[in-house]
Amino acid sequence: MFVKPMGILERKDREKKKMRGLILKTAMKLFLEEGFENVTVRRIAERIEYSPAAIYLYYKDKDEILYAIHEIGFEKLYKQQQTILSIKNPWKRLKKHGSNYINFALENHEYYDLMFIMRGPAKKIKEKEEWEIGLRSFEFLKKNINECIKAGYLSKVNLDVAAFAFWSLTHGIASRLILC
Amino acid sequence: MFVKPMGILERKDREKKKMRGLILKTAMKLFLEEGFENVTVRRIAERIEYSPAAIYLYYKDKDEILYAIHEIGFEKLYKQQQTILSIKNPWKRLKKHGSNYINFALENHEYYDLMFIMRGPAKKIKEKEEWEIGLRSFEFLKKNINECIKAGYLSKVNLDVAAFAFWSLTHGIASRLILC
DNA sequence: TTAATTACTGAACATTGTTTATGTTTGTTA
DNA sequence: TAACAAACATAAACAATGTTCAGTAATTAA
Repeated sequence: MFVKPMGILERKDREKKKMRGLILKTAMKLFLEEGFENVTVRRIAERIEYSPAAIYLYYKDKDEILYAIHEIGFEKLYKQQQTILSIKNPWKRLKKHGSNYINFALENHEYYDLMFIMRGPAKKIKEKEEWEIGLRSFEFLKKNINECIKAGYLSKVNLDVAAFAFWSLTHGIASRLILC
Repeated sequence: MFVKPMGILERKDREKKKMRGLILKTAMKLFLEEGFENVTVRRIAERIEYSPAAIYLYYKDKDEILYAIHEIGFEKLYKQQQTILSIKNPWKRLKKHGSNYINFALENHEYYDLMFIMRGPAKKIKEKEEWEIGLRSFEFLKKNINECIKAGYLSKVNLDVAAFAFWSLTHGIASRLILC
């Protein structure tokens, strides 16, 4: 019996990932430029110089590409939020947290739509039960708010309620800024 | 030369309006049940027992039906908001204003999506420059907030900023409640 | 009754997402 | 090497979509 040479399997794996990455990158670019609904699988395929059918060998359907982008969006948001850790004053940090969030929404507003506003992906997320990535950002916010409470900047408020209201406010501002 | 008998023209006009109403009502019902994107022109036509092409004699395209619903949604919201006028205390009234808004969003959340969350119609609105109906509700909010300020419930805040923040907060809460 | 206007439709068009039957390249085994 | 298997990729087709248009039926006018 033969042992399969690892090099080949690894290369295949690499190539598969590369292909998925290529599709994703191309789809992202198109989605950001023209919005999810206005991009066809055919156009993505054309860009990467493959047949439309090839896409379906790497992603189950069009929605799954969107879902992958969704994950990337949350990753971006989380990374951007981490930058405020250098601010020592909890209150200043929380304010920066909010303005950062709004800036993120404005600068990546197509991402933002995909993440929070459009209903389409929301369905997908519930099915998949993979909201952890989104929740991570919310936990980070709660941590920041908690430190504001401990430092006496917010008096006698329930942590969850405060976090919910804070996110709602920033999200509301962002949505209104995007839509108007 | 003959003068056209008015009765016939009036009847025709009535019938035209009736037909538009029938299409709208049917489309609304379907949109509310299944979402704009999942309803086809063919299904609307089928429901009213006309050919798909007939729809296009009364509405330019599918989006225009959505736009008409959009207007109705704002009308509903505005009417519902008016009910708080009976509350004399400005602060209580403002709080009711907010909870009403959230209730409206939850109870008519498909409407609400069409009005604020989905991007599709937003494009349409900008083209048409008919945001007046939406703005009317915002003006009403500003009036309420202004009276809170005058009555000393809100100290030293800019009216527009306060109104903006208030709507953002309620909108944010509503959006999050709908999406989660 | 005939002509003109209006209301409507059937059939078709161009696109969409997706699947399937088929070929083609690459890897494995003898 | 030759023969077989697996992976990869595609062309072609499918079903469904929004929309249009030539033509038909119904209504109104002369």
